[in-house]
Amino acid sequence: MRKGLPKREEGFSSWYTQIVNKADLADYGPVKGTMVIKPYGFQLWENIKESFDKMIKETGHVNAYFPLFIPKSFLAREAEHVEGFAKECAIVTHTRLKSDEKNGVVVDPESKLEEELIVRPTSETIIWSMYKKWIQSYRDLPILINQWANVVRWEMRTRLFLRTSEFLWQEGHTAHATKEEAEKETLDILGLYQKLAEEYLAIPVITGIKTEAEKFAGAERTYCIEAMMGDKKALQAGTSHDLGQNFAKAFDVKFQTKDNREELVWATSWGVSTRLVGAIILTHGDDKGLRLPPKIAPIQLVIIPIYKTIEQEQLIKDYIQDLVEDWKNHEIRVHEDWTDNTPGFKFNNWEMKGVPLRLEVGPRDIEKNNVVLARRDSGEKVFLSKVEAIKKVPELLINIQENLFSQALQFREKNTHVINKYDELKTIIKQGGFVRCGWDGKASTEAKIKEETKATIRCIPLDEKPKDLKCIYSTSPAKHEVIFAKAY
RNA sequence: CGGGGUAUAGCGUAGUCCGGUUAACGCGCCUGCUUUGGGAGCAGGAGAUCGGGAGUUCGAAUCUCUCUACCCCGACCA
Repeated sequence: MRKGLPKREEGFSSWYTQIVNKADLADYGPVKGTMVIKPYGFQLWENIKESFDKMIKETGHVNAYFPLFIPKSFLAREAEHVEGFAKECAIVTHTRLKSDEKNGVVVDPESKLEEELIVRPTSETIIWSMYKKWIQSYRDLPILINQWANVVRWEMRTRLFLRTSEFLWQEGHTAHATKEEAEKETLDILGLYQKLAEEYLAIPVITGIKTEAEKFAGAERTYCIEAMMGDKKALQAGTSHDLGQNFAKAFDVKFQTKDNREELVWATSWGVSTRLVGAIILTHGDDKGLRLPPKIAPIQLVIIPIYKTIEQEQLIKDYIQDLVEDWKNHEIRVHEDWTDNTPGFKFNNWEMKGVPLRLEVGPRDIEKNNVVLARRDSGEKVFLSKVEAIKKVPELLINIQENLFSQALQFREKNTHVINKYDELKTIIKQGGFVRCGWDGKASTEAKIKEETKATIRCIPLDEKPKDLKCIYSTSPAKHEVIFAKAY
């Protein structure tokens, strides 16, 4: 029996939307493209956030907060940057409303701003305007600042978590004395993103570099982590940019070197967003709903008591008390479901919400001094004693974390094809999957393939081996080995 | 911005073409009893100025005009 949720093959898109809804992750906001992140979904985000926050602090970064509003003129300082974001900015033009007999409330025309404000789509410009004030000497470098914030990008088509008009993210903005140091920072962060995705979210990623056409507006080089979703499409899960001296030039940020020379500062910026929540759903979800990696699951173990009478209810409460206490002492996130829904309802409900482990306890188990433990990833159910259960739960959580990762990795490997014929590329892209092949490095080739197949170069993987390869389109010697796929 | 569509209870819909009593159904919600090891059953109940405004008419969810919002397809995108 399955209620509501369509199977993934029946319609991946509506499957996704319904999981978000039925697992209580988020709801649509009243303004087009906006999203309310509900408590369960927000806890998930908070767990991701805490994991990554710890990583960046351990590597010497600090958090700060910069304003939401950016003077319009700031955005224009860096030519490529404004080009990239101009079409998706929310603009503040007035500061007051006034009541109006006909229309209720209207904008007060007298409150028009001298200079309009942009609601940040990203914070490079405002941050570099501040860095100009803060940097004079090589002694002021490096600056390793991160901020957790919301940004607004007025997208045409939105999808919960994957693309919303407003989203939450972290954006790191660092300033360095040398090109080498900035490049190292960019790659170090890419490493952290890979670690976050693979070790915490159980999502295997390909690390690589974006082509000219796909790179961040204003960057010299954009590195990224790319993941394969359950429908074999690619999702960009995080980006780390080497900004060169572009923003230093735009905001005139110079420093004096040890030997008294004046030089422009080198910059990086990097971000991951609430899109990661979407990536988790799309990577691990199945026909029963969400499957959450234990490390970031808001609830790791849910207890379903099964009883008919008040006496039995009390009996179960007493029976599981020491178990729960023990797990809580070991920092396992346990939830007991004492609502008056039927057990069957609860099983389905918590499976929808992706809780990694479920414990069932009823009179039958108490009689035999047992409990029933069921894992969400495999559906496997085991009967064990209380003592065994105490030991087994932490082990299983580790096991589930690993299993989700290896399942996703296997899926990606199975659907990644190393080929050298353009016809094959067309077929594979149509069916879904990653194509790994040679590319002559020409933007025109990239554009042609995109036009003909809708596939884009997701990245040039860091472990590319372009030697002896030929371009899949032009058959001339390949400049790079690349990953082609359809993207979200 | 181009093309198409929708608006009726918390959600999903029927009714609109061809105007006519108290606006119907499913889910959800509330109350009670019986249930509870894979989405419980029965009984009772609450909940809608039919997106806003104007018009036609004895009479409008239904016809006309107008405004607004949202959805789908395209171009654009973390």
